[in-house]
Amino acid sequence: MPARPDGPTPAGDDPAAKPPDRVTIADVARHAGVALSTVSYVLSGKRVISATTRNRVLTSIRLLGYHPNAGARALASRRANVIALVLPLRTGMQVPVLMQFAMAVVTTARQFDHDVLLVTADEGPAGLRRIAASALVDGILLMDVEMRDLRVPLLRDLARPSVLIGFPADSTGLTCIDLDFHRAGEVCVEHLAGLGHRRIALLGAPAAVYDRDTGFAHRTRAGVLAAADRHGITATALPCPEGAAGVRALLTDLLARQPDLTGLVVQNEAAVGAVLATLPTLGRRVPRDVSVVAICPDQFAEQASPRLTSVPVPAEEVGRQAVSLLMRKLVDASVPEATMLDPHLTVRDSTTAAPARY
Amino acid sequence: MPARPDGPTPAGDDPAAKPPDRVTIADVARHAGVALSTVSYVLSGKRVISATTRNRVLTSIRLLGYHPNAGARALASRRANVIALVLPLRTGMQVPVLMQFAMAVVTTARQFDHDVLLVTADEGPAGLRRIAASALVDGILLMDVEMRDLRVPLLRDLARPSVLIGFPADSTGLTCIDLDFHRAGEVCVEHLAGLGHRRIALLGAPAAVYDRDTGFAHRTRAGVLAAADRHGITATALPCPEGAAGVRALLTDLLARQPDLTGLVVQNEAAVGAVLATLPTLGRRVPRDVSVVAICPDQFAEQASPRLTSVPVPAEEVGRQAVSLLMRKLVDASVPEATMLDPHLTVRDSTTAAPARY
DNA sequence: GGCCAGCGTCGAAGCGCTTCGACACCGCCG
DNA sequence: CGGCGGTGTCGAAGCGCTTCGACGCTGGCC
Repeated sequence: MPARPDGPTPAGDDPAAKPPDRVTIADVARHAGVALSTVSYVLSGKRVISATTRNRVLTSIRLLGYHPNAGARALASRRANVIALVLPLRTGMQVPVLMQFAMAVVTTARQFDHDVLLVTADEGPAGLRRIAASALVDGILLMDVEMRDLRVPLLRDLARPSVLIGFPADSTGLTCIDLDFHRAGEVCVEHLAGLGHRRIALLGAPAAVYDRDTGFAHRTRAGVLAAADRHGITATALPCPEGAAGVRALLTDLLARQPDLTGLVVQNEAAVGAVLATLPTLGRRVPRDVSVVAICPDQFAEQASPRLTSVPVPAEEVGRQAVSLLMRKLVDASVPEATMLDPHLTVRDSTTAAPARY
Repeated sequence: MPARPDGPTPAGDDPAAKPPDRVTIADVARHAGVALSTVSYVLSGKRVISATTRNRVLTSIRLLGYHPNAGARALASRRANVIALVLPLRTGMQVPVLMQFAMAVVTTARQFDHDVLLVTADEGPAGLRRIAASALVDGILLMDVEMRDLRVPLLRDLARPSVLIGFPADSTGLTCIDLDFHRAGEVCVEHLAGLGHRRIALLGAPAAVYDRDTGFAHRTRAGVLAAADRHGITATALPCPEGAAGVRALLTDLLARQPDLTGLVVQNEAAVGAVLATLPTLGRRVPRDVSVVAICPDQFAEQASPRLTSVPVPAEEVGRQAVSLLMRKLVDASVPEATMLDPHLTVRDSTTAAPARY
């Protein structure tokens, strides 16, 4: 055969010469001297292939640098091996946690041989419907779920498995996972109560978050108030602005009204730094005069000064488990409807025994 | 015909009854009474279809709730309509900016009818190769590019268009975009110099970032030093730790050594709050005694107290433009190799004229 | 020694879509 | 009044893969 590559059957025996993304399963089969389907079965393991044949095929795959075409695979197998991660578009909220979470999702998904499609909520329900109906993804992970979330009813009849991070008002028929924020609120209060504090306050998320009926904010508040009640101590729950100026105003007012306040639970990453910076300027040392417990990422708590006693939001753990749940649903396994992660309080330098009563 | 749906040709005239993700283009064609290919052309607009036919087809599509199957489309058209967004796995670095950026990318991509696959760097070059070779994505967006990035040479011969956020040491043959950090450094210094400051310092990224040879950190430093030189003022460039304690130590030491320091350029979101909080405790009011310019997101600058004069990193703009560049490359248009966005300094309350010399 | 049961492999039929060439039909010009 | 160039639609051939039924072969058993 002359060296003309444009004959009817070029026979392409020069792997390095052709574009690497044009190697098909047929090339591999030919190279290994087996049928096309045999290569497929080697790859999927859905039928037993003798070790000899398998090795021959695997060698050819490596030699040719074969990667299965995702589209073709999805079409034939009806599985895209992709899951959707739906993030809220809103900014300014717990961004580092979000990121940590997203990373955990991607990493875990890869362990299950899946990729992650990033979807923002701004397309709304229509976007979800599109993603699902087009078979772009096999399953859906929904973050930042609100109490009455527009997307939730849709999800119910979407015919694609999904897992929610956070709990909507009605979670029946859904799979949800989150930190147990009610318990988290309780844990914070119990810690403070145990240290002898009798009057505390919760500085929560910005008011807008409560107005939006975001579950975790309400649940934490409920937990704080319930535990305070149980322990017979006084607790005030307040939304908390994010800017340093807002925090200062809020604290000034709060301490003027309740001078014997000695404990603070802060659930607002963007404000906690300002809280720590402001308290001393109002004549309250942390932790000598006022103890502060934060619900925030560990990283944050470690870097603050003083280092914060905190209940971390286990973003990585939630991400991992959420993906695992979704994967189980993909293979049709039944999974629990609700998964609540137990909060764990880490004691650091921002809390101590309440000052002696006066 | 009796009401038995299990005949050989059920004729499926009951759209609400069948699973929504099983409507195919054939169903639409049948329902509209046209050929399958006509439906395709209506959807793609690649051939002229009469208004009458088009409307009939579009009506059927709406009625049946048809969504094209992504896998089949990708297979036949050799375009997945998905781009990869490769994020660094490292945490703790400029996380909010990253997020803002990612959001802009997703939103912009959607405007071009593309979706975004989230890829973390932890799979390394092999991951990139897999994504590209499997035709899962049409193009690649690479973030947080380092000076000598392992993934860059790979990208060069990957046969898929890509756009880098940030500049590697050698950017020939690639498409890169970023804020002009050199110029940003200059702009900060020029502002301070114009206010009469004669001795300033740059508190940069954490030392680890410099060690990693991250371009933007080095470029900013170079810009600061060059402009200082040009204006005949003294500038010290220091890496800056992220924790409040580290910042305090650094500032204490710095001010002890250079008591006549009156200007600070801070390029470290995680430290800037601590800087503002610490300076007053060291007897320096901001801006009366020390002026502070930050390179950080606007949102951040607005919330600080005092509000920060800053050069924002235009994450949204970078994201938008990066996607646009990639889209142009996808349709084979030629694009500039390097795009440098002009920095803009916003004057707020943290800078003022240098105190009278003594 | 002949038969049956696996085991391992193969061939072919789609999966749902795009796209190319073909081809009716229409009005117009010569 | 016949031929001609558009215009709008259709049919069919894949895209690369999975998967199902078929089938040859080897070995154990009666």
